[in-house]
Amino acid sequence: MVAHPTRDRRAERREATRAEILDAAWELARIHGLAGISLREVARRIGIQPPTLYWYFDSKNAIYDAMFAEANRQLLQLIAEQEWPTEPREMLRMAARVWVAFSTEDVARYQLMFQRSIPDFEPSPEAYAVALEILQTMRVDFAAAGISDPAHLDLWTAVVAGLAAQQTSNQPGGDRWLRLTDEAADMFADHVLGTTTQESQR
Amino acid sequence: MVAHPTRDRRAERREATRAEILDAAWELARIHGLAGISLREVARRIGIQPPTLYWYFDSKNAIYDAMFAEANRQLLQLIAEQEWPTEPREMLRMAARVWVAFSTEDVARYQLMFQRSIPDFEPSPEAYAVALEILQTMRVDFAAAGISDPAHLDLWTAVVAGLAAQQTSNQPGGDRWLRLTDEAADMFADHVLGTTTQESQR
DNA sequence: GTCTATATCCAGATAGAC
DNA sequence: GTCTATCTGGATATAGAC
Repeated sequence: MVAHPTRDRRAERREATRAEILDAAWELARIHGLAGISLREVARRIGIQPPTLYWYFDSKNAIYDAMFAEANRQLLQLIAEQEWPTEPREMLRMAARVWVAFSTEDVARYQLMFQRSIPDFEPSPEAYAVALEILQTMRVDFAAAGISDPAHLDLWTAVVAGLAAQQTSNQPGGDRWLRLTDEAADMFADHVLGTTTQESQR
Repeated sequence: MVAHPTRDRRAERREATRAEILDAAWELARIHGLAGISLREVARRIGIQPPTLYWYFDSKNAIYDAMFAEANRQLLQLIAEQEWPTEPREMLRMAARVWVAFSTEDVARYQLMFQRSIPDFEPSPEAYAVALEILQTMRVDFAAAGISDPAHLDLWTAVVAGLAAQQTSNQPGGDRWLRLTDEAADMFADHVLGTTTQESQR
């Protein structure tokens, strides 16, 4: 029989190194673009030899996959920790602000999550499950605000995706589209809720 | 003295080969992604040896630059050949349809024009001039429709860019966002023109 | 104009010793 | 777990003959 301590120090150490690898990969993605991550340079940055990476990840795509899952978990948590207004228009404003801010604050992360930037990369089912959970959360929140038409949800994602896309590709680091977030949310609210919604709630 | 015929057959031949090179590059971009263009394979496809490409283009980025200019010229021409309605709401609907259709019909072209997908590529001033001409055309048309606030133009580009972005990255080849184009244009029209515009025009 | 030969450099991944 | 050594294949670009 082997001992079974409650804390597996070896597994903890392994997870810590995996996290180091991912951090280095994110850093390189921010510098050289998502496709510009080189395993040699990842290894160099954390002080190991390139082949050693393969003890922690099966392939380069496995690293992208872990990054994809991590990014989605970050967004899921960000959504969870907000205090969501119940008033529909306020909720939409906040949703737009949260999403656009998250998207623009790290272009590489945005590209990995929302653009299909790496040709041969497809997220694994486990990683994609987190993304689906985010969508599901959104569906519930929007239904509570009286928005349940799937086409309206698609229109919403287009509006916020457009703000983020324009901001990141035309003026990364600026706020030219960022500052239109509230106006865009209002425009959408007027369209799907009708302009009389606020009065009719009295 | 040398003869100066009105047709320079040598220059024509050269232009034809340049066009062949660009066509092959576009084809590869559609298959392997924009970054996946390999000069070896471009050469192989048109039946020359890789170094020969350098007689036609100075570098790989020069090829991207020519592609960028070509793509923008295509959009400029597409805009020019439409019969634009003078009624603002109809004009917006058509503008959205033209732009979104153009963006989604070739993902590689879309990435080259509107996403900064190739890290080290910056369009040359000459190539970028065509892109600016498109923007200028749009500004004039929108002003004629009574839309001159720069923030409203930015909001517009975000809306149409969002539709294209969602369509190309989530469902390339489909029409889930494509079919929301008219509704999105109307939503924008309601917002910037006011709902009374149609009546007040009588 | 097009070629061959080559320079230079980089990539991801594997084998197997320790 | 980490290493060295290596495989295999790719890339863009240049030199210089013809």
